[in-house]
Amino acid sequence: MADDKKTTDTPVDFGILDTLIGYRLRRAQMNFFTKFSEVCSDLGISPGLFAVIVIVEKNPGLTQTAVAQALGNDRSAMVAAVDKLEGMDIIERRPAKNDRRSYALFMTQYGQDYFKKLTKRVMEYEQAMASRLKDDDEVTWLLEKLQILSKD
Amino acid sequence: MADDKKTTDTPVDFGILDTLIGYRLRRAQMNFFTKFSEVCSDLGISPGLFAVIVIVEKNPGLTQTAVAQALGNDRSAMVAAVDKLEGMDIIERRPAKNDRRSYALFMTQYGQDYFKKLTKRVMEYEQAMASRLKDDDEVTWLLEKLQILSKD
DNA sequence: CCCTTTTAATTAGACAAAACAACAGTTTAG
DNA sequence: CTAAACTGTTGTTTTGTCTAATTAAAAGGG
Repeated sequence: MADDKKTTDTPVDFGILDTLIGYRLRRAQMNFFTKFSEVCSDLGISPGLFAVIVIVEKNPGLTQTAVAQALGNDRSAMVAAVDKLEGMDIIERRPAKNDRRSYALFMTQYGQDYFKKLTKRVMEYEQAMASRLKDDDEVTWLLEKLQILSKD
Repeated sequence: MADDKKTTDTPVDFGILDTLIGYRLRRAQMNFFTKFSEVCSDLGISPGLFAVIVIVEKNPGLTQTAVAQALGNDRSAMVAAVDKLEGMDIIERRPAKNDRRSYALFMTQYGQDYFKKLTKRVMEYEQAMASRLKDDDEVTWLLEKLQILSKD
């Protein structure tokens, strides 16, 4: 009887929690965050920074607030992010040509290689998680539903 | 004049980001968090606190670390949470009968009513989000997939 | 029964992420 | 030209998470 203490000692009733999309979303995202950190900790990249890199790589010359708007976070938060990425020589700020207030963001040459290596890691980890679902149809279905739930 | 260029000025290519479960999960969860805050801001309850309340209500007499373990967060984080909920007279600490180190958590009478009102709000908001999906089958499917992705 | 090891709750600390207001320089609109 | 709006920035605050250390108490072995 004193055999099972902590391992099987979880007859906890989650009640309404297991039927709430918000809660299940939170748990899943927590898991993804920790796994992402494990995969990319040595590269010093967080999920948020990775998103910035992808946007800049796909949309060269974008301004800081444009990136912030695309990613749905405050423009003040972009300062530290771009500072760090510029310090890592991944992206660079160039003065915008027709607006002296803003910078245009571009990938450096080193950033291109870095992006390739980073993407490779992220895709491997993404595949590992996606393989938990039955097939690609389920993955695209899930992505579609998540997008619907992301809208304001 | 409400939307001049910001709305139309978003031909941003999200590239690989839109195919990543982790990113879509993050965006969806961000949306749920802000909506939850809007709904429950006046009640002073965050998603994390709500989860604690549900667990305690469904499992009276549970210890703090048991709740923490169930919700997947650290024991030390429970102190402030229980302090706040006890200060709001929602739950209360009672000395555990066979272990003088730990407390057993219970709902107060006021907490019961509070829980009902809170659950009503959360369920309304949950229904509003769930109604974006086709039917209940899609909701349960989504919940199932999210649970799979939450496992370690 | 003593002694060592665990465990529960707590505190304090560092830490990152996010929200928000304010501000200077700049652009734009009336 | 003047007022309003915008960009990047700084500072502040909040929030959440993690770590280590502390105190009290339980558990187990000899």
